[in-house]
Formats: sequence, structure tokens, C-alpha cells
Amino acid sequence: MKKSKAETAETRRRIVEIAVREFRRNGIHATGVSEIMAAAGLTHGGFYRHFSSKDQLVAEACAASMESLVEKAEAAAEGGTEAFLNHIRDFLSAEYRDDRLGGCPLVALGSELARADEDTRRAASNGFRGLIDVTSDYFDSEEAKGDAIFTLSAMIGAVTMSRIIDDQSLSDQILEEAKKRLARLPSKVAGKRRTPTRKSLPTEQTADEPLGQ
Amino acid sequence: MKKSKAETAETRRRIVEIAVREFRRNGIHATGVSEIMAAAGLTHGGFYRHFSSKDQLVAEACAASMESLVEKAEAAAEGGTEAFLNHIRDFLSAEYRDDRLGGCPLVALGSELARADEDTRRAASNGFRGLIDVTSDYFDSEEAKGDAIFTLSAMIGAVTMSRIIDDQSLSDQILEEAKKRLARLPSKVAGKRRTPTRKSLPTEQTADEPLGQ
DNA sequence: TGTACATCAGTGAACGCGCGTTCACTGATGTAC
DNA sequence: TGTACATCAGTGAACGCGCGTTCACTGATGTAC
Repeated sequence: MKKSKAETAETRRRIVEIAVREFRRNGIHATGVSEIMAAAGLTHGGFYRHFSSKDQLVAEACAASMESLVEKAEAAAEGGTEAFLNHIRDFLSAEYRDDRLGGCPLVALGSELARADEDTRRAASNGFRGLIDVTSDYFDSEEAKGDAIFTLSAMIGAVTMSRIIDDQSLSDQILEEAKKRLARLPSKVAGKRRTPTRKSLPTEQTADEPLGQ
Repeated sequence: MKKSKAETAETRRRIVEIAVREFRRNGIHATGVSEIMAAAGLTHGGFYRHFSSKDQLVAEACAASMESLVEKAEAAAEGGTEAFLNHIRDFLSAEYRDDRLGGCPLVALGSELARADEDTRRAASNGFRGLIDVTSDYFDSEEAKGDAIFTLSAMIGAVTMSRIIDDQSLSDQILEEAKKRLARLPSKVAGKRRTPTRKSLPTEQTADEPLGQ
């Protein structure tokens, strides 16, 4: 029953893809290896041909989902300021809140990631640094990196809280208040000038403090 | 081996108290009933004399820790604006981040609470509403409630992220950026006037939109 | 290029373990008289 | 107030179950000649 190298690689990829989805849906602890393998159409025994432990899969799933998150943000940033603002608004929408399969692992798994092992936290941290880089580009202030960090953590907090709250109107309001204050940050918190009118941002420019000064 | 009513009540109280601590430390899923009972100096069999299920304990532990969080915020608010600001700064300090036993269950358990049952989410939601009330009192703007909601969710996001990040200086910066922007909100985001000089806030005044207008 | 053989992806049973929960039992407490 | 008895908090063994992981086995793939 040995499979070709291409098939093996494809199976491994599929396991990670499904793990991303299942971890986001049920949480890390509540998702079993067997459950993931069954969702991939395999039996659980074969798992250890691809991964040395569940923890390794957790770390890879975290890395993969963070990378795709950063890529989506980069794609939005390439569309210009308004596209990036819309990306932020989408993140703070009721649809995003209600989509428990997709979305940001920092939101879906936040408190579990804080207790995860070294590799997983490194993957999450690298992803967050990637988001900071993309988001910094969008700010025009001298404190672009600080603005990005604040914006991102406030967004993550807002979506997390909106998922906990049992009252839909308060849950909606949490997202609204964040949207109001964050999706026009350049003129509010950074407070230096109005929303810039430039149409796109260079993507190579992803150093720590790329703009401002 | 029957115990007196007073002893029984005290035992129940102690189980909840320990559960609060253990859930915050290890997460809900990763903390077993036996573990909690052992920490209380009891065997696990007796658990069901006090609670009908682990889920019931989770809900009560969530309610209890949220209540104590709201009480602490109320106590700080009674100390006046500066005391309340310091309370916010404490929440965003490295000490608070590193204290995994104490602190806010919304931070420690955020992503698990989003998947918790009705009773637990109600307890978390009630607690959050309590925090909104206390925090609204502190804002002087017409959007006091919105400011409170935003401030609270941004704080929760910042502490959550600071606990995930594996790089201490970035973790510190996440807290710093939030502190900079939130601990002087009245003059920044609400933007109506400088930090008010009144020394204390009436505690009865905890309706939805108590100030402003 | 064709043949012989080593590799290894996937199967399915089994491992030890800890989970939440149940239960028969003990004996001090609380209550009915 | 004193006695007889029902209650029930806590014990510790046991329940079924699912967890992460291991393993002997199968048979197609990849490789050495």
C-alpha cells in the first residue's frame, strides 16, 4: 500500500489543511488525531508516518494558517489603502465572527496558543510579526509599527469577545466600536493627517519602521 | 463522614475557588475534575455531591472570577480617575501578563469560552457587561459605552497576544502600545477634553449611558 | 529495459492512561419524637 | 433534653470511553543491478 512521493506529499498537505480547520472549529485540545485522520479519509495509525506527534501537527497547522492569513493581508495591502481598510472591516464583520472554520487562529485559539509549546508559539509569533509588517506599511505616522501592533491586538480582542458574548446586539456592537475606531486610524489615533490617498503600497517595503519620519 | 452545613458550604466555595485558579492556569479542557478535587484535599468521588457536572463547575467558576474582576474594577473606580487609570495600567503590565493564576478569565480562557455552553457564556457575558458599566462611568464622552467596549476588548486582545508572543520585547511592546493609547483615552479617542479632575465616581451610576450628553 | 528486492504509506488492532461519571459504603450531622 | 433514625458529605473502586501512540502486517513504489 505504499504511495508515490507525490501522493505522500499531497496526503501530508491535506492532513495539515484539515487540522487547521478542525483546530479552529473545536480548539486544539478538543480535536483528536483520529478525528483529523478520519476527516482526511484515512485511519489514525498512518498519522505517525507523517508527523512525530500531535504537537508537531499543531505547530505546522498554526504556521500554515498564520501564513495564509499574512498572505491575505498582503494581497489586500497590494490593492491599496481602501482595499486594506476593507480587509480590516471584513475581519471585524459579523460574517467573520460567525465563520468558525476560517479566519485567524490567534482569535480561534488565542488562549490555547498562550499555553502551547515552543514551536507552536514561534509559528504564531512569526505570523503576528508578518501581520505587523503588512499593517505598518498602511500607517503613515512616525509610530507606524506601534499603531499596527495596537490595531492588530485590538482587532483580535474585539473578535474574540464578540464570539464569547451571548447577546447578539452587544456582540455586534463590539465589532462596530472597533471598526469605527480602527478602520480610520490614520486620522484618529496616529492623528497626523487625513486618510492618505495613495493607491497602493510597495510590498517589498516590509521592514520594521518602513514609513513615517 | 457527613459534614455540617457550614463545612459543606465552605467545601463547595473552596472547590470553585480552586477551579478558578486551575482553569486559568491550564485551560478548561486540560484541567480535570480529579485534579481540582485533589488540590482541594478531597477525592474526586465527592465532586458530584456539590455539582451535577464539570460544565456546571465551569459556569460557576466563570461567574465567580468575572464577579471578582468587576468588583476590583469598581473598587478602583471608587478611588477616582487616576486610580482607575492605574487599574488599567496594571492590567496591561508585564506582571499581570505573567500571572497565569490570577487575572481575567476572558484573557486566560478566551477562545475556550467562545465554545463553552450557554451557562458559561452567560456568566462571561454578564461579567463583561459589568465591566462595561464600570468603565463607561470613567469616560466623559457622548460615546462612553462605546469607548468602554472598545477599551475593554482592546485590553483583552493586547494581554492575550502578549501571552502568545515568544519574544519578550515584542510582548512588552504590545502591552506598551495599548497602555499608551488606552490609559489616556479621554483626551485621545473620546477626544472631547482633557482628563477630568473629579476625584471619584458615584457607584450607583452604572446604567448603560450614565455620563455624557 | 527488465528483474529482484528494499522501502515505506496506510491499515487496524492494541497499548497504557486519564477523562467524566457512578456507586456501594461509612459515619458524623441534623431531625423527629 | 435525650434517643432513634434518616440524611448525606466524602471515600475509593469501578464504569465506559476516547485519547496519543505503537506495532505487525500489506502491497505498491522506487531503486539497484
